[in-house]
Amino acid sequence: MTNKNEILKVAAQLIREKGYVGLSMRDLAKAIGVRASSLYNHIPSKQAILNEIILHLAEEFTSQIKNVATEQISSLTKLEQIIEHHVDLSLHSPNQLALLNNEWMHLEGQALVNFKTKRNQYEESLRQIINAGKSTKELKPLHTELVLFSMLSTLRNLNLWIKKRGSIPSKQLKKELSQVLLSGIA
Amino acid sequence: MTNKNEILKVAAQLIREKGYVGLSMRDLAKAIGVRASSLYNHIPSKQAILNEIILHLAEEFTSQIKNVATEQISSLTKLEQIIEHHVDLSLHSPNQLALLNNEWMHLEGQALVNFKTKRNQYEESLRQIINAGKSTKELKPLHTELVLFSMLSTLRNLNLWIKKRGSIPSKQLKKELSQVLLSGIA
DNA sequence: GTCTATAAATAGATAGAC
DNA sequence: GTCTATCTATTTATAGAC
Repeated sequence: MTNKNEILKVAAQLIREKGYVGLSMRDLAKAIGVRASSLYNHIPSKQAILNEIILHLAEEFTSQIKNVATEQISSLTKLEQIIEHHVDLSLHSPNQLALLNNEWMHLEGQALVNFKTKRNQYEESLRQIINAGKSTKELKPLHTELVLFSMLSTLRNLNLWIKKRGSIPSKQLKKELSQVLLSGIA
Repeated sequence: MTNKNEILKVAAQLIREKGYVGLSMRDLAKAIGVRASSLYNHIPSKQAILNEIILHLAEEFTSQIKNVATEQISSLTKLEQIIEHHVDLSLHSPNQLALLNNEWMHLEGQALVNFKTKRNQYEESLRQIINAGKSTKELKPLHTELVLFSMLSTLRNLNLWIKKRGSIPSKQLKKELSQVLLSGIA
């Protein structure tokens, strides 16, 4: 008795390992314990699997940052909350995050457009928070695009590393990661 | 008159766009202007393309960091030189870097082993530099693995961003990126 | 060095029995 | 809801003519 959620979960893990194009419906079916044709009783196509996983997670990110953006807190506190959200999602959905980062180019049609829209919205929200922080002197007068790129690079790669972090508890990780990203290492 | 270097160059760009599995030999041949079968006069297999591109670049990184590691300079200066090398390679070989980052899992056999060995060597060299910097108080007493991860995340993603950096000249980029990674943004 | 033709394997997806 | 069987298209790679 397969169900859609199980398919999406197993697919996320296997696509992370083999890539979207590299994973065949036969391999996916075998990992679940059915024949490939049975999968089509639960999902309409291979594309739909990628769409659901990526767009669901993209929505999760954009809705969170829009909430943070409207709060009446300092820019630094906003950045800390964004960092914490990335840590939480990286711990909870590492496979799905890997697809969001590395497989989005295999989306097609409206799904690809929707993904790009959400990604742009997320980056624009973060950009505005960084600029606000520069205005209030909470942040140094560095190029906004460089700060945005550097922060997002680390946050988007958390899913690759977070399981190898050893004994650091998640609460301390959030604190120390904020320190690294905001105050530097030197 | 196709040659091997042209194949590798065009392949790097197309694999970056479509992924290794997603790029067919027919698509690659069409982009070059020949039939797929003609490619096999210059390269033995599709796998060999990926092997050459990735292992060449991996060797470039490990040999540089080993040189830096043996120099009689401060840990901070070593880190700055590593950052500069990443900027140079990201400007010169962005497509090849994208494969190193995102397509290495499609390597097979000895090529995969060699890649992982070089990657481990690179990370171990950087880890030792970070630990030395902590010993001399040049770096804050943060978890080494977190510092290593954060630095590498940004450096390994430079190729994605560096063409969108706008008007920042490469010399200033190196300086400001070092400041972001070492001294932080707040 | 490039071509046409083709081999052999595998892909996503559907039809219809149970 | 899962199965077997199959369709159609595409894949990497090779053989042999020019």
